[in-house]
Amino acid sequence: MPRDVPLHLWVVLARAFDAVERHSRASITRFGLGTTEFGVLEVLYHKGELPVCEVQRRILVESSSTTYVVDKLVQRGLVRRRPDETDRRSVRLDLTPAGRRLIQRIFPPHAQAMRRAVAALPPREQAQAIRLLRELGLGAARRLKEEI
Amino acid sequence: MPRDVPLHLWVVLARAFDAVERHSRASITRFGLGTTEFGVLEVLYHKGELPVCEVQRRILVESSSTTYVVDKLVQRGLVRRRPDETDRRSVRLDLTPAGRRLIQRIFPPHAQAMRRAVAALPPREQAQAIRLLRELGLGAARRLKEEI
DNA sequence: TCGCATTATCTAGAAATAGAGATAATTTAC
DNA sequence: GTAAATTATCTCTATTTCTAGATAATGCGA
Repeated sequence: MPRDVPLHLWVVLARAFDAVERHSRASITRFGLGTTEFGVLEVLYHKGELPVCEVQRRILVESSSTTYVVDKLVQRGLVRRRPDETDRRSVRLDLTPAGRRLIQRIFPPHAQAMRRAVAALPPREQAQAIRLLRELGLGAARRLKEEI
Repeated sequence: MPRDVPLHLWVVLARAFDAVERHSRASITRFGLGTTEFGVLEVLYHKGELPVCEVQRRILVESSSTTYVVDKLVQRGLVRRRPDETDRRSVRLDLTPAGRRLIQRIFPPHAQAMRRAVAALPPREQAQAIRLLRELGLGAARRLKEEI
C-alpha cells in the first residue's frame, strides 16, 4: 500500500504546527496578549524600529489584520507609529518604553515554553527538521508567487 | 554565534505551514468552500460516517467551530446529522449524495495542488520530513495533555 | 516628464474561530 | 448502585482574521 507521500507530508505538517501552536497560544495567553500582538512586540524587540509592511511580512497575517493589531497595541501604549521621513507612504513602528519593559519580561518565559514544546525531538533531529522545513517553506512560497 | 535551535525550529515550522497552507486555501477557495468545510467533507469522504467529536479531532478546530461549520454544510445539503443509537450524547455525520458528488469532484484537483505545493522537497526528504514532523507533533501533543 | 504599475497603509464589512459555559449522557471509582 | 468525573454537543458572545477596495506615494519605462 504505497502512501501518497506529499499529501501525508501536508497532514503531518498541519498536525505538528497545530500542536506546537497550542503551546504558543497557551503561553502567550498567560500574559494577556494574543499571539499576533505578541508577534508584533517580539519582532520590534529583536529587530528594532520597522515599517508596518516589514512587521506584516514577519507575523504572517494580512495587512488589514496588521492594522487592527497595531491599533490595539498603540491604544494600550505598547507601540507607537511614526511617519517615515523618506517614504511618505510608510509608517514606522517602534516599542514604547512600556512595550519594551513588557516584552523584556515575557519573552524569556515564552521562549522557554516553546523550547519545551519542541523538545520531543532531539537536537540533532531538530537541526535536520529546520533544514527540511526551510526548504519546504521557501519552495512553497516561491511557487505561490509564480502562480499568481 | 550559536543559534537557539528550538526557537528557530518553531519559526521555520510556522513559516512552512503558512506557505503551504496558502496553497491549500487558494486551491479550496476555487470551489467555493472554506478550508474547514473542505476538511469535514474530506474526512467523511475518506473515513465514512463519523461522530462529530472524531471529525473535530481531525480538522483541528474547537468544538464550537465544528458545530458552526457542520451547520453550514447541513444547510447546503452536503452533510447530514444522525443521532447515534448506542451513545445518545453523540451525533454522527455523513455525506449526502450531493456532498459525496462534490468532494469526489474537487478532491483530486486539490490533492494535485497540494502535491505541487510541497514538491520543492525531493521525495526522499519528504519522507524524512514526515518522520520528523510526526515525532514533533506527537511529542508536542503529549506535552499539552500532561501540562493541563 | 508623464502616465502606469507597484507598494504601503488603512477602512468597512463579512466570515471564521475561539472561549466560557450549559445540558445531557456515559463512565469510573468507590 | 450511586456520586463524581468525564465526554459529546451545542449556544451565545467576543475576538480575530480575511476580502475587497480606497487612498496616497513611489518607482519605472517610454
